[in-house]
Amino acid sequence: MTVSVRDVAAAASVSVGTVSNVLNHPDKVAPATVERVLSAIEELGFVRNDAARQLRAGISRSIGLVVLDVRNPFFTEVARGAEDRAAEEGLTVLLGNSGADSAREAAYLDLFEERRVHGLLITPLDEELARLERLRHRGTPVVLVDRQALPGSFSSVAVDDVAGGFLAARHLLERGRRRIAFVGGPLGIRQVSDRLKGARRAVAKVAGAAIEVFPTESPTVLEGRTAGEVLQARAPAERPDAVFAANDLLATGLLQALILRGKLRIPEDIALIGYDDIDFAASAIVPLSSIRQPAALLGQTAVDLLLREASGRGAKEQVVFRPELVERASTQA
Amino acid sequence: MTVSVRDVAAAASVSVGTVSNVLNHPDKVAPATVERVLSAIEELGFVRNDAARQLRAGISRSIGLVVLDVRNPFFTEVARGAEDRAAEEGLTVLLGNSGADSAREAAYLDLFEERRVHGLLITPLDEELARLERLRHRGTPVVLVDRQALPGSFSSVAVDDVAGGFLAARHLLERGRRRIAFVGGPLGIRQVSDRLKGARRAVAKVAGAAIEVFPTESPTVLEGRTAGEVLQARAPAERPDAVFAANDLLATGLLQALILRGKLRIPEDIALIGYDDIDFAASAIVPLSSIRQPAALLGQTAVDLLLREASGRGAKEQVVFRPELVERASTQA
DNA sequence: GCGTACGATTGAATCGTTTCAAACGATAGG
DNA sequence: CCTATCGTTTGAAACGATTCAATCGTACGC
Repeated sequence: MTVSVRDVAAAASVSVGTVSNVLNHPDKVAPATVERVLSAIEELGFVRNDAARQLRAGISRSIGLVVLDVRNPFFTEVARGAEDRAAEEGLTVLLGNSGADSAREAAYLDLFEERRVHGLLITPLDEELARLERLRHRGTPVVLVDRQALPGSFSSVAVDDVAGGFLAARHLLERGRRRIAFVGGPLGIRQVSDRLKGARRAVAKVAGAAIEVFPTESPTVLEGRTAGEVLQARAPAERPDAVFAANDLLATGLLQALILRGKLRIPEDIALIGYDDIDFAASAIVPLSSIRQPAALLGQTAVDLLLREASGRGAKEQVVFRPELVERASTQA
Repeated sequence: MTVSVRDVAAAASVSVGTVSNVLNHPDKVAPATVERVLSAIEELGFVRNDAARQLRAGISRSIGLVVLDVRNPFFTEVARGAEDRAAEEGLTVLLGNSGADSAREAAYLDLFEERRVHGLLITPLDEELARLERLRHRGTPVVLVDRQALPGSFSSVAVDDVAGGFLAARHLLERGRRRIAFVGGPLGIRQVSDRLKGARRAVAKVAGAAIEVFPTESPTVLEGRTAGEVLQARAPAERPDAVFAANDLLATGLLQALILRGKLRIPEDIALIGYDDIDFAASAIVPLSSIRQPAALLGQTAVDLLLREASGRGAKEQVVFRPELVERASTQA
């Protein structure tokens, strides 16, 4: 049914080797022959079989990327950055979404390894680090994304989440707030716990300041709204005067509940700061203060580290970017 | 270097055929043998080579999906719907982003065909329909997504964009608006031109109503902001009293420019309605009226049609969903 | 004790591409 | 006229999993 190099070779009266050379090293073939083979390809509608190619090559032309949540624009940006950089090298990115579920993460790791990916970029869950170690040991380069690796273990690209959490909380404190709510989860996710750790550090420096944690099941708009319902239902005296949301999706949900349901004024009644500075933060009901991370750059850099590791040159490296405070109306006095 | 079935066979003192059977038809192998092979696999760290598998099988376990813009949450939802449905069938979705560029679209089509995908889901550009026809002719099932196909040509899943445009414009007219601005582009994109067509139809039914078109280069937040700058800079007498944005990203950008730069009140000075009803629409600076489309369902249904076509059973079918008006503050009087 | 039937196992053939050592043919130099 | 050289072309081997017809061994019936 399908047309193979063999058919093309016959049609152009050359050997299969020549057809392959036309495809991969046209400079090694006489121009007239190239012409003849090309028109045979055109005529027969020949399409290279990538599986055979890969089998021969022993490795694919793609790299795997496993993220925690594709619905979060932050990860979409990371993916875009990675894709752009990979495309420059003629590589394809296979995108997997773990949804912070270790079974799904494991499934993607298996899939990608069977596909013999060039390498793996992953925002890992703690439970599966051993598996990653094994993977790397079997020869697949691994780069951790949005998560700092221990020196000597993996290469990684991350943004300092402790510093980001600190920035966010300090900003709220500088605005005179003292009763801070932290909304985020699951707390088992490193990004979340680090941001909380940073916030705690800032709060500890200020006398009379306190932080209360509102854990969520996932960092989504819906969970943010749920947390907001709880907050707005409290008596004013019991209510925090500022909220630090672990990401902008949560902050968006919080906004909805606090304003539309609770009829609270932001920032007068309660200040709010998010994390990631996604596109929508600037155009929320109340423009949202946030902590900006260089998402696309994270993706690009991850691919760079991966290629370096794959080529054998260059040792493992842990790159850490610094987050940045973006002030908007939701925290202005 | 890498471990093959041959190595496993040797380690377990069986033939390669038996190893393969353990992997694919364990019921055909004696339990004790299964056990032995499995522990050899474990011990050697054997990982199946998917390329070899595919080569033999002649087809991959994945389907290709090409969308216009991954940064648009609408398409993210479509992709999620498709992935969920595909996963149930043990299939993987390869995601490609054409960015409304026909060269990139063509590149993905080539890539996916070389990968011998099970089938292709695509939001096509007009220029490349002939190529799709050839692809289908060579044996790859194709389903158009978010675009209605001509009966007899392709299967397709779409939402009636003309109806959606009509709904949006009629809603603005019912709110008493008469000078409608349509912001969207490129106008060569079918979704955009259909929505405009529907809007024109609604406007034509109302005496004294007019529509003015503000074309954009792409349907992004940034372009929306640019269009908003133009609108807000106009003298009040020259300014439209309502805007219909071709999608919610544009609407988001418009909001930013109209409110933050133009100091205009929405909807008092100018009403605004978007399209897609993405998550953020409800939590925009002014909660955004929009036209809702069943995005995830679109993706699921597309996979269903694809599988049906691939199995040979069932003819080509054009499914059309109806869009739905969602009223929020941005158009309330 | 012999033949049969059945479950388990074998291993050569196959998928389609790429590689590379060898063969080929034409040209130039001695 | 022979040989060396250079640019082209050749075709068999290899990649690794799967398939399937053939073989093996055992248990059972007669």
